[in-house]
Amino acid sequence: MAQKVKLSTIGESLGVSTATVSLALRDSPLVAEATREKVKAHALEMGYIYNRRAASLRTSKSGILGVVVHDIMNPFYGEILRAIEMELDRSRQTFILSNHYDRVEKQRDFLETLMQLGADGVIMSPAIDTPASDMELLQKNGLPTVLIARSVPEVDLPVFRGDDKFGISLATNHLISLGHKRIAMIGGTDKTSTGRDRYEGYVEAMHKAGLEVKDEWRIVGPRTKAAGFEAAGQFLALPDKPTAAVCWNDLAAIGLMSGIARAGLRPGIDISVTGYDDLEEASIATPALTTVHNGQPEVGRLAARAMLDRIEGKHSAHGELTLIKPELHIRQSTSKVVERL
Amino acid sequence: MAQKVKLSTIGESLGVSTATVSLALRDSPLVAEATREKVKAHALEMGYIYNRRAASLRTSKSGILGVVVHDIMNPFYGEILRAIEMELDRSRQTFILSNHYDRVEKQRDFLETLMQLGADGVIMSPAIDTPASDMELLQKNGLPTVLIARSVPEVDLPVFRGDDKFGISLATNHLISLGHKRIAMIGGTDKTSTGRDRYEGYVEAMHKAGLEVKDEWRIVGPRTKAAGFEAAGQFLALPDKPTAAVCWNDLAAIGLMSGIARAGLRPGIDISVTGYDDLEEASIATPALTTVHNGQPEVGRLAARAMLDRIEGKHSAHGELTLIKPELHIRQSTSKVVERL
DNA sequence: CTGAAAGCGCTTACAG
DNA sequence: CTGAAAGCGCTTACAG
Repeated sequence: MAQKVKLSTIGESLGVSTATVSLALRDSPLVAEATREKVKAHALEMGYIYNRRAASLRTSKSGILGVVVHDIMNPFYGEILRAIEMELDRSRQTFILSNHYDRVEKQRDFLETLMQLGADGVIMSPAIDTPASDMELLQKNGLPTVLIARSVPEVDLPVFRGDDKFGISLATNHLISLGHKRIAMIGGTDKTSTGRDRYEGYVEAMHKAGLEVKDEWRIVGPRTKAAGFEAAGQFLALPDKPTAAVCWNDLAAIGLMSGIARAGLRPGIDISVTGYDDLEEASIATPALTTVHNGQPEVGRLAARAMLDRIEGKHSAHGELTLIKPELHIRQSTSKVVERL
Repeated sequence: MAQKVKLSTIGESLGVSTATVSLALRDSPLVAEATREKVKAHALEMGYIYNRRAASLRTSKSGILGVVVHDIMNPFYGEILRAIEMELDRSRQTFILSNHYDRVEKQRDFLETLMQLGADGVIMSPAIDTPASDMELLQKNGLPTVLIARSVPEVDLPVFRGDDKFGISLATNHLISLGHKRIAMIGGTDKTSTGRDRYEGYVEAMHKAGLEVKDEWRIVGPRTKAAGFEAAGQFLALPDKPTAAVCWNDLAAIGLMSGIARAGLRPGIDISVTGYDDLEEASIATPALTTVHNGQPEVGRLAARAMLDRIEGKHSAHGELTLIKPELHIRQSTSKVVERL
């Protein structure tokens, strides 16, 4: 590769100062129009590449935004990321991504990297058991932070997520209205706010309807298709044979339906199943999945918007919680109760 | 936030030079052990954050690696990314990700950003119609490049991908051996090397077996579940009623099966379907999908390894093509031919 | 409207 | 083993 072209290279060959070149390239009105155009044409011709590191060192703005989630391969996060990407596309921010796989150390490593790169902010779905001190470190180092999907107890930061308790009650009540009385809850964990809130909402809805909730009817854990698939055996062997399953998310629900079908029963007919999230593939599954719209596009868009506003100094919002209103989408995976023999 | 802690802050409070602090923090043997430990303890205590931009400006190594694919929400790329991430985890490289959605301009923007950030390299699955000049620009600016999944015509760079032509012949021959004679090909496009190679391989296998291939039996396009799902109607209405479908990838195959099931036929029994890629969810689908292992983990691992080697100056490999050997995984979505009425 | 100079926070020869 | 100094490529007051 040839000698690197920099501002001074352009300046010298044009007989102007680097300051002028710098201003011209950034469309400063301080520079005469004729000069500006001459500089720009020359920069293009010489194959000039702007050195962001140098600029960033000087201005302490990096144009980098961090995004951390549990796992980008999970379509729930994928759909949020897509919305973030779209919103950011209009700005000049580059976003850099990381999975934490719910390992606090991996998350910490990435946050440290962001600080080293002088990131302008971070949008994150915090790992399970994230200590408040990790979040405080970000504040101390001036890294604006916005939370998505999950809250961190005792931490005062803007959060964008769905109203889990209300959302799961929609699914549970729908099954109750179809005559189901023995309803199991599959998936999730008490270690996240979503896990706790959704279980609580399910229990409350059952009790309000005067229905019994058995501890054994809760299968803790599944969050993926594979895990939902594997849970089918356990579900079908549950005491008192529940006729329906409220799943913690769509992936577990789709996996569970597949497992039920393998066992020779018909999901949506013999066993009713609800999901949560309304992933794009929920409507494509067979049977199409009855599920709760959890607002991934809104969460991503609003979180990105809030971050951009903060970077642009529009306001320094503190700790408000924005709940997206869930909606029930009824499809073919739920139907009137059929007693199992 | 308090005054920023930098090397000189530590140096001053300890009565040593910034050079010594710098060396000590990087474990240079030039620094006395006692000094090193004193410096490190102090840095930790003062909450020192290493400024990578400054270091990178000086050394022209950024520790940043770019990864560009069509769409990270596609599990095919997700599985490759996971492997890249694992391989990179052991190094100190940060990777930054972008989708190009097969839009050459979006890809170009991101490559420009990488050059601005002084990235150490880029691993990419090039967008459709990527001009050779875009790739040459990278070389001119000293950005090492490794290609995955797709080749770019006329461009001499290392490529890691599956042997598409051979792989699709495994699927096609498997169906032929089950007695299928009218086999359709669903999905893919002539605009990518994978689309061309797989269609060619399918045609060749059919001809070798003395079977006819009709133009109408090719449904160009589907690459996602949604598209595969929608293609089911078209497939079922095809002239001469094919009894089997070779799909361009697993997503299209899974979608197609779902669409076939909705239409009241039984995929795997009434219609045989093969996929391509062997995604993690292929084995979970019902019926479990017969498909071709396309080596995503190997592709990711090898590409990342090649990139790291190049960064570390181990060798400057040029333009060799590494083909991963495909393997047929037979499951429940294929069975002996049943004539359709 | 343009230029000379300082400085962002590191690392790397070089000298001792 | 340690320090003083230069320089990476920008941007930003400041002066004219």
